[in-house]
Order: sequence, then C-alpha cells, then structure tokens
Amino acid sequence: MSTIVADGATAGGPARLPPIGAAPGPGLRLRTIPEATVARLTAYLRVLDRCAMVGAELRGDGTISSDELAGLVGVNPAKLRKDLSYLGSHGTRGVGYDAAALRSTLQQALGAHETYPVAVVGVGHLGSALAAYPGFPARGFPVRALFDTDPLKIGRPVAGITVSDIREAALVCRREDVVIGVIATPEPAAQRVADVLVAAGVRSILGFAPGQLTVPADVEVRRVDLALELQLLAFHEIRRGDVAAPRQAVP
Amino acid sequence: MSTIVADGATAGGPARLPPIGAAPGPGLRLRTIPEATVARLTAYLRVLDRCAMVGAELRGDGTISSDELAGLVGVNPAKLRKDLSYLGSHGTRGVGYDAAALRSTLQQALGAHETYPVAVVGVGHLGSALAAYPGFPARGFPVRALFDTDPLKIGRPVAGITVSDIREAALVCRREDVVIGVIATPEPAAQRVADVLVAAGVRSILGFAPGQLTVPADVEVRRVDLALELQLLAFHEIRRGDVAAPRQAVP
DNA sequence: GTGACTTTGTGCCCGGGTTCACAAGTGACT
DNA sequence: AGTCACTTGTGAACCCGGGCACAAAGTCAC
Repeated sequence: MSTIVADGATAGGPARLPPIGAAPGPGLRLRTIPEATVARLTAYLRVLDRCAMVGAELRGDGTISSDELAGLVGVNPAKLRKDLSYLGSHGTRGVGYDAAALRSTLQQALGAHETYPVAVVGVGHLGSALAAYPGFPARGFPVRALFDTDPLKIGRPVAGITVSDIREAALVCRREDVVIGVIATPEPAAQRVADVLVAAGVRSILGFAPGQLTVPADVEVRRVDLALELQLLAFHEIRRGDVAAPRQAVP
Repeated sequence: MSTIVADGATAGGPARLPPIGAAPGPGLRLRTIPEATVARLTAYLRVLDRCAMVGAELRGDGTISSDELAGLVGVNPAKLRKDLSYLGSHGTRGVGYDAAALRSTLQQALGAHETYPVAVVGVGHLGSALAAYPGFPARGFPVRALFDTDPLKIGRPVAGITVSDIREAALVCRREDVVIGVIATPEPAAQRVADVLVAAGVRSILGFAPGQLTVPADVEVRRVDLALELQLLAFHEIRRGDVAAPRQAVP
C-alpha cells in the first residue's frame, strides 16, 4: 500500500456525484472515503445481507440502530455512524436506519450490484486454491481466466476453467472483461506478470508475492504477504515471551 | 497500510492501552515498535538477505546507506532511519550501516533466528495451498500439523504432513510445539476452530475467514480477508470510472 | 400540541505514523 | 592537523483515523 505507489488520492476534494440516477433523496455527495472505512462498509453490508437472508430484522419495522449494527459487526457505534455519514447518511434520528434502504445504499456505493471478473496468474497450489475459492464469486468476483507458463498446465482445466498461456493474456482478458488481476506466481516472476497484466489493460492488481511491484501510476496494487502476517504474529510472540517468562513453564 | 484489522472490539487490536496511568509493566523497556515499522523491518531484512546471498554488497566495505537500502525496498530514507532507530541504531554517521551487523540486528529483533511451528486447520483448497506454501518454511514458519474434521482427509498426507483430527489438536500442538494457528476453514466453523486452538494453547492466530473472531485478550488475532482485498480494488475501480464527471460540487 | 425519549450526525480532541529539516558525528583528503 | 563532504539520528510539524460527547431532529404518548 504505502510502499508501491502513492495512492491516487486525487489532490483537492472533488466531490463526486451518484453513479446512476439514485431516485430517492437529494444527491449523495461522496467525498474521498478512507480505505479503513470502505473495509468496514463491506462488513456492514455483509451483516445486513445475512439479516435479510434470514429474514430476521432486528425489529418488525425493518429498521436497525447504529448500536445494534455496530454490535453485530463488532465496531464502535460512533465509528459506524461516521462511516455511514460518508455516504450521505440516510438514517432517521430517533429511529435508526432502514435496513433495506441502507443495504441498497451500501450496495450502490460499494458497487456490490455488479460483478468484477478476475484473472488469476500462476496456477500453483495457491493459484488453484484461489481459483476455487468460493468467497470470490459469492461477493461478485468470478474467476474467469487462469494463466500460467507451464505447458503441462496450459489447456487443462482447473476449478472448471481452462488454463491459458500467459502470452494470450491480452486477448483473454479482453474477451472475459477481466477487471482485476491476481498474481500468485513465485516471486521472481511477479514483476514480469504485473507488466503483462498492465499491458493487457488490467488496472487493479492483487499480488501475493513479497517484494515491491512497480506499475504505472493509474494502476492500483494491493499486496497480501502471507509470510509477513506470520512474522507479525511471531513478533508479538517475542514481545510476549520477553515480558513474561522466556523459557520457564511455571514460576 | 496493509491489511485491515477490524476486530478491535474483542481481541488484541492494534494497541490496548490501560485507560489511566496504571503502570502496567513497570520495567518494560520494550519500546513499543509500531506494527507498520515491524512490517518494514522484515522487508529490510529480506533485502539484506538477498544481498548477502548474492554476495553483492553495494560497496566493497560491506556497508550500505539508508538511501541505498531505502531505494531497494521502496520507502522513504528518513522512514527507514527512524524505523531502525527503534532498534537502537547501530549505524555509523558518514558511512552508513554495516550490512552484516544490521542484518544480524534485524534477525535478532524479529526473531528470525528461530522457527515458529505452524498448524493449519481446514485442509480444503486454501489449507492445502498454505501447507505447501514455500514462503512459510523459508521464513521460519514450518507447517508441522494439519487438522480437519473430514474423516476422508484425516490420516492422509497433504504436502508431506498427515492430517490429524481436530479433536486431537491439543495433543498434536503440544507435541509439535505449535506456536501459530492458521484457520482456513469455511466461515461457520471459524469461531469453533479458534476456541479449539486457544484451548490447545495457541496464542497467535491467523484467520482467513471473514467475520470477527472472539478470543481471550491474551490471544493475538490477525485476519486476512481475500475477498475484501478484491472489494477494495473494485472500489477504486468505481471511483476511477466515476471521475468521468468532472463536476464541481458544493464549496 | 407538547413534552419526553431515542437516535443520528458531527465537531473536537487525541494518539500515532509520515515527512521534513537540521544538528551532530565520521572518514577522507590535502 | 584541518577541512570538507557525507550520512545518521531525531525533534517538530503535519496529516489522518478513532473515539467521545453533545446538539439537532425525529418519534411516541397523551
């Protein structure tokens, strides 16, 4: 995040208009929403989805208060309200939020109403797992293309998708309307793959290889470093062991 | 930053400060190193490792300046120096850092000299991939145990490790000295698995299931939500497409 | 209609992370 | 020995997200 590109937080404060003709309410002005807030918004939406699925509104009238929703998600109620206020807040004071309307607003803001085809590059263990990961299509991210360089893998189906030659990335990505590219290759190939994806028109990349990727400024890169997560846990373990008993079992 | 940790309500969040100056740990000279800094320290160490491996010091005398190292990692030189200052800074003014000594210091601080056995729970696609992920053992995190509930999987080897019954978690974790648990199960089972791991003595957990996990206060939890990463990329995609309307809004 | 209660929206403060800029220390060169 | 170029270490300003608390606003009861 901070290591790769200076995130394109367009200078100034250009407000933005609703994507499509949002019929109800006045124009909701969307400022630059903090990333942490966007992450939580998805959590709110997920909880609301689950409530709607079960049909179990918290109340009979289909409203939910910030306290209740915050409790379900596990965040501070004030934070939730502030998060929602970025969207123009359509809550009703004294009552709460209309669950259905809030859900619709969140879907609109997060683009949850449409799908974003994904391509996975590198059909190793990790790539195959990602291709079969049910959480992706469930949240609007169907994996529509797999790429590799191994002739033994090209042409064979993995998780229901035929693996393509990475050299055909541009063609396949265009055909499948790929919007997001996922790099699951060994580290040495990651930069090369990123270049290929960018050349194929992909402007959003999720990389699993450690190390930095250099891409044009208009390409958004996110990195997930699995080993780093363990390393951070290990660091807390060290600190903990340092404070307590290093090797001793019980004093 | 990197991933989003949204479960501040329950478990070990970013920092748990005592409300008042209750003087918790009197003599803990443990300088509280910011998490972001720890993450970068590992990046520095990795780059130094690679340099040492290649034998290509930037200079003949085995020193490296903050500018050079920062350039290799892709961060601001001042940030790098401040990061290193948390460790007590063993650099030499006018010269730079002794690469070997710095590497040793980082290894010591990050605990990179020892290994932290890992257990993976949930031997599905993702769990299998994690069990075989070469980046884990390469950075000191050997996967020593696999757990599942499926009788068809229990007893069979995956990535060279025999899958154990989750009910034997306590036994196996103790035997293998497991320090870190990784939850790669479907969402509904995640909380149950977390409870089992905690009962087995694991105090560091990496979860891949969305949704919050509630654990005792002394257990450190990190979450990696793969679909969330895509969602954040999609949000930038929306914003980007929306910019098409360069309308001025309220002042 | 009025009063009391509930809940939202948000101004304000705070703590932490990032960046700048500069003093201080070190080796090299004359 | 003296000077100078170079690099580290860090104090201070800035920016941003989180949390508290309160006023505004709406509902319900009568």
